[in-house]
Amino acid sequence: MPELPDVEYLRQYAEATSLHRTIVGSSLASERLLDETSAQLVARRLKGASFQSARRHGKHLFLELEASGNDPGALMLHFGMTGALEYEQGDGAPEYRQLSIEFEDGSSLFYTNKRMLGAIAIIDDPDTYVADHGLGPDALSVSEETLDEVIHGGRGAVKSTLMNQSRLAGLGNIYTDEILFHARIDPRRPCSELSADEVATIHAKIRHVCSRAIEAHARPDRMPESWLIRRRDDGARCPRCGGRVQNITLSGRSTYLCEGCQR
DNA sequence: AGGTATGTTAATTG
DNA sequence: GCAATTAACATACC
Repeated sequence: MPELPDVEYLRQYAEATSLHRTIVGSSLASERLLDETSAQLVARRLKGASFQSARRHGKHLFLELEASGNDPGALMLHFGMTGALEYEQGDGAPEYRQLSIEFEDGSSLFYTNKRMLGAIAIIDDPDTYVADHGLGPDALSVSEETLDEVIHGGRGAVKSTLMNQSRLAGLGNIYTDEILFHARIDPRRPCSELSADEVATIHAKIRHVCSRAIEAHARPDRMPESWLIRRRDDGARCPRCGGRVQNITLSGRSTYLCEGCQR
């Protein structure tokens, strides 16, 4: 699931369910997802605090803490390929939960993760975290000028550059394919040969695809039939030209495209 | 049984 | 030394 649209939806979900509630306790199923953070620190910083705001950069979610101290920091969550959030009013507890956060009124927020690829950390400041981890600008707020620098700074295939989190944060395998399909650009095209017009098109399609996907709550079944995400099957009909969707491997990732309409 | 999967990253290659 | 590609990671699912 979690690429930019998924994480943005999770951000909105956390914002709608979990802000300004006093945390009475938390529990961690294992320490394996912790990133430079001890289990004791998670418990200590969460207890008695509340989430003041939910921010996102690329695929990273930051739940900023509000506590009595001056520098409460934030809970950072990365969802890997199978992470999610679930808020429960009653005592239901979802499967695969890794972090459980209980609020004063008995409701809980659960971070779940089936495949244990992801990360949980207590950090001081999201901006510092983003800078220290070398993340590129967020794909949804990047300017066309900066995107031009990102693309023309890459040497390989345009898809690889768009997916490189240190160059541009937020796009993953599924949505990069979708964006390039909408832009009618072959994902294998070298960055160096893309024109300024093509960069402008990619910029517009990043915004279009991501915002529509967020509106669909990142659920493919709620996205238009005309989208590639609905046809990620080798040999499926291209919704635009009726040609065949094909599956290739690019930079080690499974890539779907239509050679009939992507150049 | 084996291949595949939205993630990152260490190791390897260019 | 840098950037790009590959292999490995952990687990569920078909």
